[in-house]
Amino acid sequence: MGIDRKKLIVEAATKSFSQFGYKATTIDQVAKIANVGKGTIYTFFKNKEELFDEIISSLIKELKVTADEAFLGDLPFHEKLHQALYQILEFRMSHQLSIKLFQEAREIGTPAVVDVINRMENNILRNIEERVSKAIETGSIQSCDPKVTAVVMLKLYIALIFDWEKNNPPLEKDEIAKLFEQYIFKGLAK
Amino acid sequence: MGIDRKKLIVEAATKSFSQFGYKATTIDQVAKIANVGKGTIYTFFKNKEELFDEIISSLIKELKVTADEAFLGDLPFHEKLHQALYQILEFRMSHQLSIKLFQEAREIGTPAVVDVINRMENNILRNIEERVSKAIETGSIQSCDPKVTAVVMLKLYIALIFDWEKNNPPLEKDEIAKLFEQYIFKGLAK
DNA sequence: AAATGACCAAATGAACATTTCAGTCAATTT
DNA sequence: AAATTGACTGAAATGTTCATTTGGTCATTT
Repeated sequence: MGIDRKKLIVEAATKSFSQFGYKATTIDQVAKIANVGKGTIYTFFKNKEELFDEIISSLIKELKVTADEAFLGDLPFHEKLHQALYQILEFRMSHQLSIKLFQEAREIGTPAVVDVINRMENNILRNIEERVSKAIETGSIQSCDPKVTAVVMLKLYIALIFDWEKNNPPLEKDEIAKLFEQYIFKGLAK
Repeated sequence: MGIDRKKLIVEAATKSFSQFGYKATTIDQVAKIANVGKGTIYTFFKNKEELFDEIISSLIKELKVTADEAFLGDLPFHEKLHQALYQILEFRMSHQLSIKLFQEAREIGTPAVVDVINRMENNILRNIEERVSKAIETGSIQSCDPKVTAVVMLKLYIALIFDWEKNNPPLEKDEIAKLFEQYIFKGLAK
């Protein structure tokens, strides 16, 4: 068999989206990087957005794998959850494509990119929600609404990492773990 | 004495900023509404931004009064805090000038408006931080970093009100109070 | 001394010209 | 005949020009 053109296209597009973002990536550009005629791209993908969506689906899968790894050991639930949330936000900060997309959503607001970021966030939330549900069932934590809890936990992490850093020196990973435990698990009440 | 022109100007500007936002408000417009010559405005304010800042200072004071009222009764600390945070976000959602400014910051990103919103948020944070500090001193809550705690609490409220509403039916005020207590004060640990 | 509005330079945006780009399809290659 | 290609197209983005608007000043009026 010949070369896998679809793979070449996806790789080229990933490279270009990572470097220039979604809007600034042209199909001609992708075709050139992939060493493929422009028309070939349209034999595999209906349009630019579908190509983008396929790449994002991979990204989401990768992200899920990363998060799931955090739940493998036999640490207490709150530590596993900390690990998972931290990895998710770490991913967002270190993965080139991720960085570029958040930047594009913030600075330009490209609709397709905003949509995709919401899709990612919803996936994360559903994942956390499921973990919380299981933890309630197994009695690891108190009963609570898993959906609300997932939103609260993710936003707490975003607050501790991104919002805090806007005006203050960043917190260390273990500081964040301690704060997470203190606020959400132990509580501030005496 | 004649009419208080400064007051007329401030009232006119407040009206116009509330209706059209900062950028879309012209000094000519303000002068006209205030029934005052344009030059008169510049005898009281160095420029458009200073006029804006003075109005925002009032807004911040008003907001502080609203928040402080929540701490008057003799409810438990977490209930007072809930009341204060809720009032602050309620204010943001019902006060016309506030609404318009958040909209302008989001949709246009006018620098002067973004600055002003940060100023408001910092004021809120400092206020909460102080209340938390006092609560620690008086032994109402466990020891914790008041600054981090203030950020966490405010962001938790924003999550429960604004972020939650993006994908779900809004939570009632007393539901929010219960969630706040459950997550931050009691904790999820068993 | 306080208030004013005509005036100016800079910013804005409407109108038009040009370029870019996503997507198509007839021709070419395998 | 199936897969691949790149020249082509209309629509949308971008660049350009220029008249209008606007923040701020200051000589004149009150």
